[in-house]
Amino acid sequence: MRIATWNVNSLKVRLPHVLEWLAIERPDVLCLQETKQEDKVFPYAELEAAGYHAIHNGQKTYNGVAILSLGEMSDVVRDIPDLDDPQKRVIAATVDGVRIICAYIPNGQSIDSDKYQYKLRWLSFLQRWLKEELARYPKLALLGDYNIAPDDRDVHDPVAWKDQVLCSEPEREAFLNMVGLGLADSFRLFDQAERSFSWWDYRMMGFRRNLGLRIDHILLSAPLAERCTICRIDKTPRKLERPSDHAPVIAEFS
DNA sequence: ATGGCTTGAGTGTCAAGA
Repeated sequence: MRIATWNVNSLKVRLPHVLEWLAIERPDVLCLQETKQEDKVFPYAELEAAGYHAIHNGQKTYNGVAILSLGEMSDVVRDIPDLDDPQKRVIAATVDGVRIICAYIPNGQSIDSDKYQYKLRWLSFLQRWLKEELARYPKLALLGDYNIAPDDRDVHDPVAWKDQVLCSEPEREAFLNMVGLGLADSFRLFDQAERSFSWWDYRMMGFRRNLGLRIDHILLSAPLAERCTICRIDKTPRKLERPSDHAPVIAEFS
């Protein structure tokens, strides 16, 4: 099974890239973040024509998450239960016996911002819910834009980013807490090129200069991690005209 | 230098992203 995650930064703008990428890669599951649209305008028909089932948890302008899959989805959950949050950041479903959770974790803006406090609180609710989901679904994958660079290896300039949002200790601790539930960072199960990133700033020629961060992740529960054969970042779509600032991340397990 | 792009909203120019 091949599963992937991609922050598309507006599905309206990026639908051609997504359809092209699906045609080439044919992943069993693709999780999308930042669709930035309401459910009523979500492109169900175009995705169905491409062979994909789709579920969406959207809102106007901001956020919005979706799961696309070749197989049927069941037990769909939208939003983190018990967290009163108008922002559409989570959708989950079961595909071929694997629990897929698609998350767009808050950015946090800066560590002295209210949004940073919201991010940490949001992460604590995610942690609690993940524990329950893992008990119910031993084969579980959490895919998405975490807005956390877990390690200095995941940062183009660790000195400049030290203690900044996306790299701060509380955020990295939240990431490690998820690992502590028995989830593995699939990317780090394998040897990877140095300076591997999943996001590059649109400004300052960030992509061409590889000034990036690795903030999009696929965490796998033990039964899936044991059978994981590859995890890679596909930089190809980042080179297209009008790209998303994020690249897709793909993991495969037997 | 708190900028630099990109998107959505909406027709001014700002909020938000990371």
